[in-house]
Amino acid sequence: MDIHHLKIFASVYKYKSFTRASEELHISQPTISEHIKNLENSLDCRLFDRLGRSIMPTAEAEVLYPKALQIIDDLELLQEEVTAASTMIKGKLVIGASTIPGTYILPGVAYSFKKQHPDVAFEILIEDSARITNMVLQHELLCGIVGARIVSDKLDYTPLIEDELVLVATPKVLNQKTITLEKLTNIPFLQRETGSGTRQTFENFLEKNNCTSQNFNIVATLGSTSAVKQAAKAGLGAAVISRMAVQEALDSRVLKEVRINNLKIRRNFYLVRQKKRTLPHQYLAFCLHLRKGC
Amino acid sequence: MDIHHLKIFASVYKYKSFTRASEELHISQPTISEHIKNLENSLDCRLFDRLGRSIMPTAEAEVLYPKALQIIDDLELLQEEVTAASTMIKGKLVIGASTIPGTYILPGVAYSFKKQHPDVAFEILIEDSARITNMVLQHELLCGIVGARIVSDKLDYTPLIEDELVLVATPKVLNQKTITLEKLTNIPFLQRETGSGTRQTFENFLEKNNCTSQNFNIVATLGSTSAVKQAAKAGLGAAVISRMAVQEALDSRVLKEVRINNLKIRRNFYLVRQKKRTLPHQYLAFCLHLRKGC
DNA sequence: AACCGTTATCGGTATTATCTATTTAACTGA
DNA sequence: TCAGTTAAATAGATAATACCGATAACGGTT
Repeated sequence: MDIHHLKIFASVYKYKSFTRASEELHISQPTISEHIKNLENSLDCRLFDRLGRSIMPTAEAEVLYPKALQIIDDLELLQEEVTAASTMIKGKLVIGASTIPGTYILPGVAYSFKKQHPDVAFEILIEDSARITNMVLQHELLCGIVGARIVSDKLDYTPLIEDELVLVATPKVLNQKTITLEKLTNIPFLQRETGSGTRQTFENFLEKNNCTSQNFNIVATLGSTSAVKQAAKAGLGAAVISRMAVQEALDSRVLKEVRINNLKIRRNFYLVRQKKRTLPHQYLAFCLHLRKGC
Repeated sequence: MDIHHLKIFASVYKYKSFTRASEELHISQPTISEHIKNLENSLDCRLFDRLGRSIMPTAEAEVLYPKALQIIDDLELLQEEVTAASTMIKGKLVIGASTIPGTYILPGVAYSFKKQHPDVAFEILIEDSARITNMVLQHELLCGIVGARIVSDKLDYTPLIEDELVLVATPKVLNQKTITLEKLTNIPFLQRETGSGTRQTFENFLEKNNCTSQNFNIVATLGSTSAVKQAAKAGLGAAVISRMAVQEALDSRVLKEVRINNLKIRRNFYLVRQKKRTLPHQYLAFCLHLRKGC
């Protein structure tokens, strides 16, 4: 017994006629006869008494009819709800982000998105780039915003916004406008943990300039951007930090920016997701919003 | 989209595997693939992301799954409820009956039936045999109990119990043990209306004895057995009435029985129903009970 | 690079849904 | 009572599709 049988039955019941039903459903009358016969066999009871020119529903048909209608309705509702799920922008949005985008980009973008689509609820998870990327790979997150790419043919990266890393320090630690890389290795230096996108970017920069962090005078390795910033403010050493994160400290002259070899350290933030996973509709909409809004 | 698709989808979702589902459903894996593809096309969305060795349900699948289970369940319930309708003895029992069976037979039989099957509710409609039979023909009643048969190839009659019609009168009207038909025609006579089974039976009796009610001295035609009985008691005339209806009056000597030509007027009560209508199960059970109990 | 486990695709077969034409049955009206 | 009408059942044929086995393609593992 499937839905098709029930639809045919319902139509026959409604019109009390095989022929009328066949007209409504655009199916030939013998086909209707056949289906009703099959339904009767599968339910092991007669559904209509054939009286010759007319038919009459049996007690079983009376029981079946309302329930059949209900199921037919439910099935239509089901289709609509699935369609709704793939067209409406609502539901949970769990976004992973590394420190800088999670702190200085996402809140604003999430706010403006929620203003347009009030039925979404954000959950923003902040971890370093490596951890976020790993969670995406493990299907623990559907997408993330990170400051470093790892090589993986499973992942799809979309560039979102450019950021600049700047060398900062208190005047006591470094009181000059520029510095060469060679000289920098002698300065007490603060760095992030290995998984950090900021660190990754800086190390790429060093490599490009034939250098490595092993030459540096590392006074501390710290687990977050703000920890590094606080340490730098305290005069513990110099550090390379996203401009976004230190703009305030630069404005208030607590920290000073020092150019390295007169170069800029640029990096991109990326939206990262698995190539093969289809994103729920609210995620797609948010990703679009992100690309426009950054 | 039909139930089969939903069942396959539910199994795939449950195992997160096309192959496991194919094993559970005893269908080949390519068939599963095909059905999921069809379902995806008909819903116009992807339901599982094929990640290579494994699959992951999409947001749409998450929406679909619980609702699909619900509908599958509902459909099974539906089957059970239809089966229940054709096996359980419960519900309304609308029985038509002519005066004598409706008054002297049905109440007792209905009572004993309801004791065995408390979930039935009787509705007993009393009209004369002709009207009851007509209502059966018009599908206004599913069955009736009547004292006269009409010729119709649509109707099915089952004999239930034998009854006897007796000529009764007050001693003032008729003070003798027997009477001949010829003499009876001179006696003031009370009769029922045309549709009455009692009258039909009596006229058949007259015809068999080469007589007709037109020869009779009809003082009144009355619309019910009890009206005729009351009129007879009042001494308005003689009447032919079911023995069941006048037993009390005979016992109390209010009325006296007079034999006609030393003959007995017998008749049967019949269960009447349309040959082509299938009776609901409680009706079938009651009809069986009737035949046993009479 | 070779090997597994999983899904997709292909080509063919079996089933069944559907059609038209016709028959059967019951009611209608002359 | 009998032709005419209407509706459902049946028969015979065809088209759609459900299903299968074999195998390719793909990702992950060794």
